[in-house]
Amino acid sequence: MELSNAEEQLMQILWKKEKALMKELLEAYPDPKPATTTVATLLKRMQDKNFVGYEQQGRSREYFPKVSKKNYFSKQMNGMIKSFFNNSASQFASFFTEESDLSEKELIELRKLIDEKIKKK
Amino acid sequence: MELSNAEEQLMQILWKKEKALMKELLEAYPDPKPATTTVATLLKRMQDKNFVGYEQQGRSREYFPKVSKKNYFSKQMNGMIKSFFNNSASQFASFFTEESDLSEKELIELRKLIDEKIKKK
DNA sequence: ATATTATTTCTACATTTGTAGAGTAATTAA
DNA sequence: TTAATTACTCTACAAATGTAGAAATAATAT
Repeated sequence: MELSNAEEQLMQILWKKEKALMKELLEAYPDPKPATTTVATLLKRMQDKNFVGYEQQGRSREYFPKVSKKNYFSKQMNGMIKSFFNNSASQFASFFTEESDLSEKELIELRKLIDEKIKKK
Repeated sequence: MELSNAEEQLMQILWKKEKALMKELLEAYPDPKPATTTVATLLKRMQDKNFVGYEQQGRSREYFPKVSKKNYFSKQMNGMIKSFFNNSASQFASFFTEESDLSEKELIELRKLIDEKIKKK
């Protein structure tokens, strides 16, 4: 089961805060903020999809992500690499290197990382 | 306006074939193939969204993509980099380098590309 | 000429998504 | 203790999505 757009947006907030009460979630939304019930609905659906959990804190709940951002992101990326690059990560990497306009500094930084990676092998 | 999943799948077929008649689109689907009318509906919606065009060929139409795969993919990537990496392409690149398990050979290949990119600057 | 086949349009319908009001329960402020 | 506030559940509803039947049309095979 996947997250919808609105759900993913809320998830981003949750990932950033790590855990949060309804009140805090609402505050974190950019204007125009959604109605409380809208967020409540999203939270419930996300719980059904098993992306969110909570811990009762007195009268209200402290919500938290049950799926890490990193993990979620990786799955997304794999999906895209699969459909757009025939499942070839290196083909994707080439494309990205060509198309993204990284600055010289960033490129050098990146090369360093790759060098280290290579050394480890 | 975005493409839905089913639409995107069809788009992938169209990108691969560059242009195609209904018959060919259907053939290109993996089993279980959808009904002809299902594809027709998707095509119509995609035309409304301006992602697909066609040229009348006798009794039927030759459909073609009006948005390049490359362009579409870039937009997707930018969206993800924006929401997951605070709009920093280089941060994304680092993450990707770490997490993807490229082989040594692929890494070396990639480094070469980056070197060339740097040289150009 | 007629039955068959392919393509398209129209219509339909269940599910998912985005959004939120009404109502309820619990808590706090006056 | 009563009114206001907060968090939550239930219900609702429009729009988007996934899927496809029925009907119209045109081309083709017999």
